[in-house]
Amino acid sequence: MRYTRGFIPTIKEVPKEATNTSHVLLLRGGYVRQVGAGIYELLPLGLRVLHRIEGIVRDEMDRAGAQEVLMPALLPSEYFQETGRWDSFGDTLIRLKDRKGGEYNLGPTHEEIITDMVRRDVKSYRQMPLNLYQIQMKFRDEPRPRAGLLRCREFVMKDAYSFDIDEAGALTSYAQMRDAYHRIFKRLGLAYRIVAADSGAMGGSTSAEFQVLAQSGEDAIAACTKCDYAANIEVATAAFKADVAPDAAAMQASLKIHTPGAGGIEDVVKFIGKGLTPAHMLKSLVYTAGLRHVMVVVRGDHQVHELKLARLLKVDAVHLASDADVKSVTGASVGFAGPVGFKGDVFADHAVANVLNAVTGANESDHHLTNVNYGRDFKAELADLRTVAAGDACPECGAALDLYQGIEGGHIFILGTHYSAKMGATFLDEKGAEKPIIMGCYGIGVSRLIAAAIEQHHDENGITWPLAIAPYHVIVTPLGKEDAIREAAEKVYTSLLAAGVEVILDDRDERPGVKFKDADLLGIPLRITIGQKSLAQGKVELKKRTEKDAVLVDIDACAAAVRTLVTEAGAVLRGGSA
RNA sequence: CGGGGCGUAGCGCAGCCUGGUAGCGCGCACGGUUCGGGACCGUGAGGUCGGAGGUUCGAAUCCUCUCGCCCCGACCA
Repeated sequence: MRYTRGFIPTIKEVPKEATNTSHVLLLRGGYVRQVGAGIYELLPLGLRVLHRIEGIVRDEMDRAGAQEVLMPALLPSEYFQETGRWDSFGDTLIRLKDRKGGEYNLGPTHEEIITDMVRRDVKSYRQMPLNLYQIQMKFRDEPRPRAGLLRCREFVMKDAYSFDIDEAGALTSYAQMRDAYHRIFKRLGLAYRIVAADSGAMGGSTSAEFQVLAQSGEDAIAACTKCDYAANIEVATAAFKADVAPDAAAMQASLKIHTPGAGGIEDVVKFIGKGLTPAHMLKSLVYTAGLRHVMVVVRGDHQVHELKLARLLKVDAVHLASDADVKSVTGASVGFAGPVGFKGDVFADHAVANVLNAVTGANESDHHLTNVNYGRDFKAELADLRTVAAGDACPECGAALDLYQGIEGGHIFILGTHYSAKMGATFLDEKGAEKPIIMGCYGIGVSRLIAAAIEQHHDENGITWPLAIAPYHVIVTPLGKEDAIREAAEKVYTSLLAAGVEVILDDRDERPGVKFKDADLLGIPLRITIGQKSLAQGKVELKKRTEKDAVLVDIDACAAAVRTLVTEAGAVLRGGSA
């Protein structure tokens, strides 16, 4: 394409609404424009990148035996009502009415529709396994859209749905999708980790997330520095010593001490001194879960993970009890609660059981107890209740865990019969028995990956696209208006087109600096610069976006050289197949 | 939903406190000089100051309401 014919409105100044890197560069590079909060339009370059990503996803989905379908975005309310999600989805569901007053919603995800599609025509075990996928817009009224393409109200998503006759078949489908996802993320050129995940409200069991590593990620993940263990912080656990309870002989007599005004862990450590560390204290918190209050005990240097607590208590959410409730339940003001003598349910993190002669609140204002030991002085239900921290021991191998930020790029999980049972999607097995179909669901946030890729691939001058998803592979930059330069540029451009690579010719009447700045901002992986000096020797400069220096190449050989680089990177050639 | 910030030319901003006929930089158009990392000089076009109502002789500026956008938090299949 010729730059002068293109619609690539780059901007020098940083748009004020953009705060994170990918958002800034997408706007500055003329890839996207904002239409409303969480609503964007893709300009030609942005759409090309989206198509590149979609192409890789389609290729791998098809290779894994899935077939593409297109589902409606406008859904009659009966579908979501059938599974109860018309209500449970809440305000996130975008609802509308037609002229006759009929109720509809825009699809935030399509389990109901695909299940309906399948239940109409799949009646026999012979018709499975089956895997259908879609790549299309999904709509969610996010409470807070943000960060450009990373969290939108309207976004392109790939969702695949598998249908199997039994658990084993579903696990096979799941494994195939997992393998396909590994190929996809590798081909996209992204650094990622597959992590254990919470299956959330989708009603699933086995599940994993594909997290694209990036500073700006919304998700925290814990990954082992030695083995393959990696998990979303929502489910990550640290190894604990279950059978190394403190030696009873080492336990000392418990004493009540006066600690006026020293409520928090740090206050007590400072007050008592004498080498006391937070790890030798027990933090006791009162939580409200539904109608009841419970006490949760973790080591002083640990944090309670409320989601884990909520799961343990089988409630949607828990929150810290009010000061008044704490007082009425423990008899002491906030900061002096403790498990010893507490009348009520006590839940403690595993690590609590290992602390010898701990210090904790006495359930009496301005007082603490010393030498408190689990088992001897109090009992509690032990569970994994804390947030994993960097340096904790890996539950698989014991090595140190490290914490990363990640952007959820994909999520795969087995749904089981959650939808099929509710919607009567059943089949007859070989014995003629009617059974619900076992389903799985596999999503990739396609438009989000455009931004995720930039979060990972950029420098101070702009984007540095991996070849596989760049809008163009190479940009030809002639310097000067002399006939010889112009003719050489045309010749190179034509030869690149003939070689099947995606090329953009910067034929603008601009000074070199402007062309270089724009080329860097756009992030085109390869640049061929045609200047007077090298051209006199029959050569042009070939430079990688990520490298500082260019190499001189014979003008007649540059197309082949570019083609080789593109092919080696696994990028798709014009009209070619992967 | 709670807290904070911002809406003035295509973009980034000043002007507002202390009312008096709207300005700067970039970009854009034209002319000239330049030409290997966002050139320079000159000329010019472009704004119902987010919207509605109010106060006033007079409102970008003061008051009320409203809409939109951004950030932090809650939330996030």
